[in-house]
Amino acid sequence: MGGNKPRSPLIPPQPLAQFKVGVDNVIFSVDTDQNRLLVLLVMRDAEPFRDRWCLPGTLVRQGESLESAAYRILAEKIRVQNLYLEQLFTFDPSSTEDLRYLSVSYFALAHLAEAELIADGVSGIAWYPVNQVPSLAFNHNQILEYGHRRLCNKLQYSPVAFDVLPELFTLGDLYQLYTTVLGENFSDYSNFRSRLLKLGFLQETGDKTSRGAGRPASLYRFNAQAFAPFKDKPMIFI
Amino acid sequence: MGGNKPRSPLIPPQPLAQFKVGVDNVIFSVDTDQNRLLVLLVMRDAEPFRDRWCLPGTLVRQGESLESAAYRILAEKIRVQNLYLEQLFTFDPSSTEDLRYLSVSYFALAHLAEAELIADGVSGIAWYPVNQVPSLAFNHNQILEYGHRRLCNKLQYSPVAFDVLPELFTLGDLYQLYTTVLGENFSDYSNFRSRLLKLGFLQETGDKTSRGAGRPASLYRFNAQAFAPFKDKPMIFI
DNA sequence: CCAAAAGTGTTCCCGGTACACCCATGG
DNA sequence: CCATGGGTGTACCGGGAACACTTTTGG
Repeated sequence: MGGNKPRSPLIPPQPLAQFKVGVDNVIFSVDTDQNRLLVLLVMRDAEPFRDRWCLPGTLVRQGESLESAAYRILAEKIRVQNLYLEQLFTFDPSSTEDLRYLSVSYFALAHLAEAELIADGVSGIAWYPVNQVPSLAFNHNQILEYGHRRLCNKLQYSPVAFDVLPELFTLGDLYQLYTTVLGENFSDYSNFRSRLLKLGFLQETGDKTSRGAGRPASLYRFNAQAFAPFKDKPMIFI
Repeated sequence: MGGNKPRSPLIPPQPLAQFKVGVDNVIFSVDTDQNRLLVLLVMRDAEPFRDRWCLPGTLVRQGESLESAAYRILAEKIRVQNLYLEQLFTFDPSSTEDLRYLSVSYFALAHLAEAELIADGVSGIAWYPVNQVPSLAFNHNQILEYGHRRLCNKLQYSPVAFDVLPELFTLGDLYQLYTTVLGENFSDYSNFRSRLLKLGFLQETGDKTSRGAGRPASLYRFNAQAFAPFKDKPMIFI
């Protein structure tokens, strides 16, 4: 009483929470044939939520970074060459129990044609059209929804598309990727075309490709150097 | 040999990492007098990094959500009425040790005039102009940088400003907030003005305020209903 | 009456939109 | 020669940028 009150004790008065951390991936892909946006789902083979679909996820192991864990689970499910991966959000589902789980979600975009599914024979794995996904385990519908919004935004102001297209691509390929994700009428093809070409970071290779009927299309290559000035600037493809 | 290989064991073969989780806040504020963007820093009074400035942070306690922890540390440092808070990013600084820490960062924007600093008498606490911050503890310079970018973007396509302005404000107040954060020449005042008014979600109250010399300014109120149609659409104030 | 701040209006120009139209290929 | 997809050009329109100008206060 009247003395100095103890301050900044070394041990905090409240017990700290212990966490296990999970990583959940929202992996998108584009079905260019049927013009659909797909998301990779796996079937749970353990409780809770046994036999429900969910996003591919894993718990983070000792000596493994969050991002490594994201890549690990990804590599267990599909083989891809081209990929874009970024952290989405950290969810905090259960805040009452003693041992808590945190879910750090990642968002990825993969090129379907080059993504080979790895069936492990036990649990199911499948590409689902995003507008037909069933009710998922945990809060995975929420995570998916979140990832979908992010994808739509990213496409408009950042060059993610080129991380997922093959080295050489036609403007038609690019346009189709955009329409499948953003909807049919996001822009006229010819306008999309001229806008992008004017920006000047698409390098014409001179080669052409012929796919069935129709005039052969020029093959382009993304030029990262030429894109550099646009980095972090508010740029809109739309 | 030749038998089925064991699959999906209930206990994963690799030991899982155990985490403690910290929350670090990047709290911005606008000094309208001197036209500076400020960030809240506190002085560390424990190892490591004793006597270095850092972002206000805390470890998450049992029974406390991530967001609660963010609000708690915030409430320990300042008293605010108006505030905007959102999750920034989850950093994974040390991936080698046995007991690992995760840092979930939050980003906040507070109204300076209404934000009263709480000096606890022990450690320092201060608003620093963002372009004059010293070298901080941990990776906090990186987090700050990240938060700063987010702030600049958010201002341009979302109505965060109104979460941080008082109920009634003048267009000058709003303009000043934007110029301080985005730089002096982000837009002409009169253009900023007409663009915003045309959008229609600023309600003129009819009242006016007179601050020193000059013509009195009309007081406006943000109308959330009228803003609703712009939600999630690519809107640009610039 | 002058400085300072709020508010209005006008002009110019770039860039997006909506088309119509030409080109090259397979069948 | 026609369907199919690639590629080019043009005319219109809205909105942003820059800037001049008016209005209302305090000193």
